[in-house]
Amino acid sequence: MSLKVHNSLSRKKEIFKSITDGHVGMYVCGPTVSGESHLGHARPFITFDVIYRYLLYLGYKVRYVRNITDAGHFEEEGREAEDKISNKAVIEKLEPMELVQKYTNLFHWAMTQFNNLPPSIEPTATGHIVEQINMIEEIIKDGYAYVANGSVYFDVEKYNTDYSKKGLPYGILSGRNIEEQLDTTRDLDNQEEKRNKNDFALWKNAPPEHIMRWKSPWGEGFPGWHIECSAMSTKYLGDVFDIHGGGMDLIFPHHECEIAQSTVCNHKTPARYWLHNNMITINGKKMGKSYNNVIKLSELFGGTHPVLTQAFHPMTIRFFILQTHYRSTLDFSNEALMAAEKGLKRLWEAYENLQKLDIKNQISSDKALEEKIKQSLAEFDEFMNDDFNTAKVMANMFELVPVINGIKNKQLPADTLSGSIIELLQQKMKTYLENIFGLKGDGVDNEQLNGVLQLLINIRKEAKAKKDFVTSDTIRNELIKLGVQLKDEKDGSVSYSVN
RNA sequence: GGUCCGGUGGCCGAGUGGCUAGGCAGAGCUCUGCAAAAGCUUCCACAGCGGUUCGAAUCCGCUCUGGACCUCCA
Repeated sequence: MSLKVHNSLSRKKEIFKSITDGHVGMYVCGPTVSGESHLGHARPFITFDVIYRYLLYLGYKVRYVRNITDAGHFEEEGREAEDKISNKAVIEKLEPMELVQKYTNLFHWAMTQFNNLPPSIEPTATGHIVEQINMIEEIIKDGYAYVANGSVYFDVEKYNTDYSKKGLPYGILSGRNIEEQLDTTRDLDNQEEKRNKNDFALWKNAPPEHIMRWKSPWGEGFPGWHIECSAMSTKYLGDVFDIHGGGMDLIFPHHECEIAQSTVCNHKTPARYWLHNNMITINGKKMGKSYNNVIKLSELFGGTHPVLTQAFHPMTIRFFILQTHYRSTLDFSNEALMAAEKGLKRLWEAYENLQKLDIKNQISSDKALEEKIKQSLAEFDEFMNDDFNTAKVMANMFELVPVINGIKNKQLPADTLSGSIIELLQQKMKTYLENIFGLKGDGVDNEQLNGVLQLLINIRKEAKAKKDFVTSDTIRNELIKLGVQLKDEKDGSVSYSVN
C-alpha cells in the first residue's frame, strides 16, 4: 500500500516516490502579505499542513518551505504600474515594511489559530533579492530573457520553441497552447516593451514613485511576478524537488512561469509532483478579491461578517475543510459551517469518551462489530494513501461514534469490544485526529471553572433529590445561556460541556 | 472564443459498474421528573434524453446548466 497523489502535470494519480529515500522536499506558495487573509487562503495552508503531517506520519523527514511574498507585484487594469504594497502603504501612511510586518503577523496568528505546524523554512521575497537577480542573470545568459528599458522579460516564444523539442513546451502544466492564446491577452502595462504578449516580467524597472526598489544590473527596480518562488525553491530544495503545492488558480500563469524559469536555469523540471487544492466558493462563486465576496479570517473567528450568524472556531473551519477532498470545490455558507460545528463537537466528544474508556483484558462479545472496526481503522491509511482522502477518513470516524458512545452510555454491553481493539482505537484516533488532521479540543481545562461548576452541580443534585425542579432547571437553563451544557448521565453522575 | 472541471437527497459533501458513504437538518422510539446528550429506527438522491451492459448515479454520446483559468488572485 503506497501513497498515491494526483499530479497536476500528468492529471493522473501517481505513486509517490521521493527523490531521496526517506526525505521529502515540499514547496508551497505562501501568502502575499499586502492584506488580511480570508477563508479562501485558509484552504491551501490547512490542506498542505495535513499533507505535511501525513508525510511525517509515514516516516519521511520533510523540509517544508512556504514563502512570504512581501515584495509587491503589479496592479493591472489600466492603472500605472505600481507596487501593490507601496501603493497601499501610501494610502495607509505606513512604511511598506511596516505594512508587510503587520500582515505577516496577522497571517502567523491565523496559522496558529488553525493549529498549522510552522514550515521548516519561511523565506521572504525581499530577503532573496540577490538570489532572484542571480537567477535572472542566468536566464539572460542562456538567451531566454531580454532587457528593455531597465526591465527584463522572459522570452516565452523562444522557450516554447526550444523546449517543445525536449517535450517541455510552455503550457505543460496548464495544458495551454501559446499560439491559441495570442488574441485573448488584454492590454497590459508596458506591453510595448515585450517582444511577445506571452512574455512575462522577471524584473521591473521602478518608476520614481516606487518605494520598494533594489539596485540591479538593469537599474533600480523590483522582481517580477514569479521569480521569487523559483529562486527560493531552488535555494532551499535544490534543482529538482518532490512536491510543489498551491491553489489551482496559481497553475496559470504563476506555476507555468515558475517551471519555465527554473527549467532554463537548472536544466531540469523543478518539481516532480504538482499538487493543487481547489477553491472555496460562496454561492457557487470562487471567493476572491476580484469578486468582492471574501470573508476575512478575523471576521470568521469573530462572527462579525454580515453573512454569519455567529463566530466560528478555527477548528470548525479546519474540520469543515477536511470533510471535503482537497481537489473539490467547497461551497461555503453559514449553514454549512454550523453543520460542521455540530459534527465536530459530536466527533470530538466521542473521541474524549473513547480516551476515557477502560482497557480491560476482555474478549469481544461482538466479533462481527470488532472485525468491522478493525477494517474501518485499516482504511484510514488506505484512504489517506489515495491522494489524501480526508473526507473518507472522517466518514469512517463517524461510524465509530455510535459504538464508542454506546459503550460509554451502556447502550452496548461493556464487553462489546476487546481491550486490545479499544487500545488500538484510542491510538489510531489520537494519531489521526490530533497528529494528522491537526485538530484539538478547545482546551477548557480550568480548575476554577470546574470547581464552580461542581458546586452548581451539587446544589442542583440536592434540589433534584428534594424534587425542587424549579431550582434544578433554573441552574441548568442559566448555565445553557452561559454556554455550559449539563448532561445527566445514566449512572447518576453529571458531566458538562463548554461551548 | 480557447483550455479544463463539475451538476448527488432540505443543506454540505464522499464514492464505485451490482453492496446504507458520512455530517447537519426532519420524523418516530428508548432512556429521563422534564430536558439535553446518547442510542435505535426512518423519510428525502444521483440535471435531462438516448446508448453500451444481465445490471449504470458510476462507461459513451447529445442537450441543458454551473464554475475555474486564460489578468494580481489560495
